[in-house]
Amino acid sequence: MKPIPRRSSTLKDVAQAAKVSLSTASRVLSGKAEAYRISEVTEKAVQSAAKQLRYRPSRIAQSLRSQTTGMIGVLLPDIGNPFFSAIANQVSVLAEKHSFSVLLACSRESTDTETYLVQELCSRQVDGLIVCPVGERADHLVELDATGLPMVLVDRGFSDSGMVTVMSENCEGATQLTRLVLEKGHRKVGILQGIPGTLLSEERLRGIRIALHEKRIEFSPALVRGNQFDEPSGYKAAHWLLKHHPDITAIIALNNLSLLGAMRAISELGIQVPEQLSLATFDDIPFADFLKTPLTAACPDVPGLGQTAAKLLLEHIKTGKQPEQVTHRLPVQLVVRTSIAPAPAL
Amino acid sequence: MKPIPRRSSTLKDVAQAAKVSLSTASRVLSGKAEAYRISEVTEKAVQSAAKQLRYRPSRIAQSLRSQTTGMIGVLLPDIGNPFFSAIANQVSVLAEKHSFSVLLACSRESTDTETYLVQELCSRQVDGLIVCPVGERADHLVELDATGLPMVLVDRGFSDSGMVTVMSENCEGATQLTRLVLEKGHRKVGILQGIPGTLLSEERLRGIRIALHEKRIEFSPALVRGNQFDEPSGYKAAHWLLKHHPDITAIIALNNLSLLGAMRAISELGIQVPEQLSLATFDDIPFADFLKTPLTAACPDVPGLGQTAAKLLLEHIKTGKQPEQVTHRLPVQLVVRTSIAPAPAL
DNA sequence: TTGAAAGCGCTAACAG
DNA sequence: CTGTTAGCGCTTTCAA
Repeated sequence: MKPIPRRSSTLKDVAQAAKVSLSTASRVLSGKAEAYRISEVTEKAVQSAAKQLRYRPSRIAQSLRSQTTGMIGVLLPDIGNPFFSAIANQVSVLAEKHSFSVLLACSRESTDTETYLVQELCSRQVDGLIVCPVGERADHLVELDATGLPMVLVDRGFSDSGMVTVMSENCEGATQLTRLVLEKGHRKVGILQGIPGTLLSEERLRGIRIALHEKRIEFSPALVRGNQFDEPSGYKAAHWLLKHHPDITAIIALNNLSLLGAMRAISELGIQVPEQLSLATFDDIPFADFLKTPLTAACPDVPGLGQTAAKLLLEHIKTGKQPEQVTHRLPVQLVVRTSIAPAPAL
Repeated sequence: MKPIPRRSSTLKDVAQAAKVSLSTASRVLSGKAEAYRISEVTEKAVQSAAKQLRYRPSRIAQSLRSQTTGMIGVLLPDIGNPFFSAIANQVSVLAEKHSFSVLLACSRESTDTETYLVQELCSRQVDGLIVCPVGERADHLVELDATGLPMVLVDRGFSDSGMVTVMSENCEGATQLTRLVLEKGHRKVGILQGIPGTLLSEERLRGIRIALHEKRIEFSPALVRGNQFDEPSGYKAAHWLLKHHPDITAIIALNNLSLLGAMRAISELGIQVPEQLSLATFDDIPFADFLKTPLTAACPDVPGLGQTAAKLLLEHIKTGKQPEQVTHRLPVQLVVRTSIAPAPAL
């Protein structure tokens, strides 16, 4: 039994085995036998030689030749976060369905890493790019977009960048979520945000302001804490809020990881939810229904975000035309559970 | 303002701009100026031309030339599952650190898809492969392994396949977890498994048997239900168990999705955990501490699995030598919470 | 109906 | 110190 050769056979091998020229072999194996009216015998010969030799075309060579790789780049801040992995999942499945492969990269919420990885993906010549930008800087993406490379931003974006973007209806979602809180009589509510100044944060904050305004409650920037889309940020922010503003009766978290951090802080402080403190949040989590206090949440349509982004990108790649509509908004679903209780009398 | 050209400039462009030959440009830009003792002026000229033209080498061309792509394939059953996305995350971060990119693929728990995607990844010439096999068939992987392509299996594996595998100490973990249950007096416990016959399932089942044996309790195959690593499987299995064996006082879930399904079923039936039914499970979940009934669980070292797999693979790729140790076992951490209560008297 | 040859962008062996 | 050239595996004119 001879060892299976490491390198797969090439078109040349097949051509030789079938005693035809490279071009003929190529034509047969790329399904153009018909078009070139290749005789049935030669076709068969090539086919069987290919099977015999377990020939697989080298997509590298094909890519070099065709200047298209059949790969799309997916650049996300944190694949460990179920929110993003759900997006990656959708994109991956849809991509596969259209015979594209996914080149995955993780910016770890760092703009520098993001900038670097975008370069990397480009030099690998992805046919298109889906990115959820960290959010502090847009120039490297805008510039790339200007080159005409199909690209779509997902979940986070930039205002007036002109780039195709798929986002949730953050403002509306925040307004509705906040209304739920205010209707229960809460007047002083702490807010846990991610990276300040990002469009995502700004939109959600704006939504909150709208709801506050409806109730003639003044918006207090001092009650907005947090500087990252991660757990430590939420943890510290919650601790700070509960220490310096012990009279807040509710907390709204603007993302799932901030919430997780907050819950740790709250639990450490022995505060009861929702009796002593009401909680409302963005993003859903798998076991939400089974929490001690099931969370009332504004849930982005995560599969929708991934699918829409993938669909728009693949469309752009295939047609060569950027989608007409630049900003796509997906509704946020309000899931009412029990983490918001009437504000306790102080 | 002229439009930014779509296609990035090539080495040829740079060489022409710098008025040097292709090879000189190549040497400078691949950091071999020193080795070739290239004069400082030419070096500078090339550098500046490259910067001017925003030259990025085409990794496609480099790949074709060098027969190595700097990509590793990561083939997972379900990226949406936090367990796998955590693995993908670790691999991605470690890969990036070693200047490798990750080509991600999702088999969706289908052996056929898996087989197809393995081919796909190979024709893209990944330098190595990390796969968590669906588990029903090994031949396509064994065969590939035999070609010498660096490959490591993670979390799930095959017995005696000879392939490098990184797994949890499933048997020990299961034994310990089961002991916890039995010590509380439970005698009839239902088991929720994933795909039957897979090494992962078998090992965990074996661990359970060991613990049962210690207590002289007979193992009853009728109490083992479930046929997939997904939520519906757990849901149906739990329903079936609770209907046909209403006298079970505890359930052990062999994976996180089965557990989630079971919890839905249990909740629908209005059964109280842990008063009426104790629950123990494999895999941890992010909000585990905040569940109504925090779950006692045997937790695989997920980051460890990802990192070890990546480390072994990169090692193999760089040295060209398969790691000496074939099977790597990572300890499972028992996290005791409150979901196991004394068995109720019947 | 088939073949020869050019070339995608890059590197390295060889030659000065 | 620098340039010429061949070739990685493939597709596609162009020519027969």
